[in-house]
Amino acid sequence: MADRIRVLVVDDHPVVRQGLRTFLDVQDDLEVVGESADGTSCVDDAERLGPDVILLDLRMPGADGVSALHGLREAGNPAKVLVITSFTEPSAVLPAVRAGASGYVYKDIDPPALAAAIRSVHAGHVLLHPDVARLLAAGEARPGGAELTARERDVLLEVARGRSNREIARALSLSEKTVKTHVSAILGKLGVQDRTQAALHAVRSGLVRP
Amino acid sequence: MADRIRVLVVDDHPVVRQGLRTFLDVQDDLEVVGESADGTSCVDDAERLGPDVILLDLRMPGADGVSALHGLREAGNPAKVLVITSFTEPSAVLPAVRAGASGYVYKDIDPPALAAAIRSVHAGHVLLHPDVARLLAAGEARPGGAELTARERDVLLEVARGRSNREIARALSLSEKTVKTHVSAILGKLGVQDRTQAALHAVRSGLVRP
DNA sequence: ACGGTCCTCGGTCGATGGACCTAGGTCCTC
DNA sequence: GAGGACCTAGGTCCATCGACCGAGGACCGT
Repeated sequence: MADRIRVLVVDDHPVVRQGLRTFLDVQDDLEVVGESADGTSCVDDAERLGPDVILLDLRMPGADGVSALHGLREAGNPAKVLVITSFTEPSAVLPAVRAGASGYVYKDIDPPALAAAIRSVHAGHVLLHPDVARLLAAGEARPGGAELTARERDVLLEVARGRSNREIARALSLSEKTVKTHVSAILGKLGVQDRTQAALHAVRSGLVRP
Repeated sequence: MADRIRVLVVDDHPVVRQGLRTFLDVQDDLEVVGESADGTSCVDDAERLGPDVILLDLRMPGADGVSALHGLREAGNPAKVLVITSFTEPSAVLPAVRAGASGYVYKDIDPPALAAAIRSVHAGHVLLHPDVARLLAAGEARPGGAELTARERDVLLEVARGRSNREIARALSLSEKTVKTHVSAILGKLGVQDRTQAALHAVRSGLVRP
């Protein structure tokens, strides 16, 4: 039929792309029109192929999922984006939703549910995994939640690489004092006790690639 | 044909299982005889289906990949095991190889290479991704490398959950001094500078699930 | 011009972490 | 029974971390 839902699959693993394609191709009303392996090519492919729905993995080398979302938005692409990932942290969900994601599901979803999710998103709904919705609600409940500034993200990234404050200071050309200030702010915003927890949080949330 | 290589796919993600199955089914000499979602059912399925080669993801909920390897060995299962994972740490490779894995490849492998890897493993060869081989060689070069004791693994697991020495001491019913001794030993064996790096190492190596 | 946020840096101070050394007890192996 | 791991625990010592305080300058929108 002519009005099948056109889907673009974006994931850095060929295996996962093939799996998703196979799942979706057996659905009569879905059509996988392309695959992208990273965030940057995703934006180009979306422009070229004009998909209705983009299945987007958040964690990818090069440009990550959130960057891809921003890129799509800036390009004015009307495609709905359904984030499919294995990370559960609200700090990963919030930026994605804010960046314009229309849905957020986990990778352990079963095929029929995934197909249903794509249809829902295509219909204009915002679809969240129940756990994600709960996390989101919890995040909204505590105002000013996990919203890190750009500089704090820089520092957290270094923390999540196992760097000491001194090393971070050198790497970012800062005073060690400034680094400590940022780290303290990060700990407060993330609601964790120390840098180790912050680093783990960053990894869980997909901010850094393990 | 009757003598196709029988493959069992073990991964906790349906999407990945489907992707692998699709990749392999198009190969004339390969036959996917089953799928398992976790380590325990993997051992049962291997017993029941009698595969020639088992494609095993190291990181899974419940019983992880290494446990599954031990289980297969104890059950006397003759199947070759090809580990396919996204982790790159030598501390993840070494236990897997020691536990009887015949191969170790990354998930970003392309389909033909994966098929070739399965054939090699089935033929009795040990197949390692070049990077893995290098890591393995480097690990062997420094004797007594990253071989943690059982207790140290317990402690590292807690470290990788973001616990402080005091919390770990309470959790494991130990003195804080003892915990510090273990932590120091862990840092030395892993070749890292502090607990944050150790925690990240644990996550990368798949010892804990993010 | 004003308030707000962010980035920068400073000081102090207590808590924590980790290095290094020693040592008793257990269990296993030779 | 003599090693040799491993687990446990203590001591000392110093570096690092993180909390809490303040403060100046840049940039923003109103």
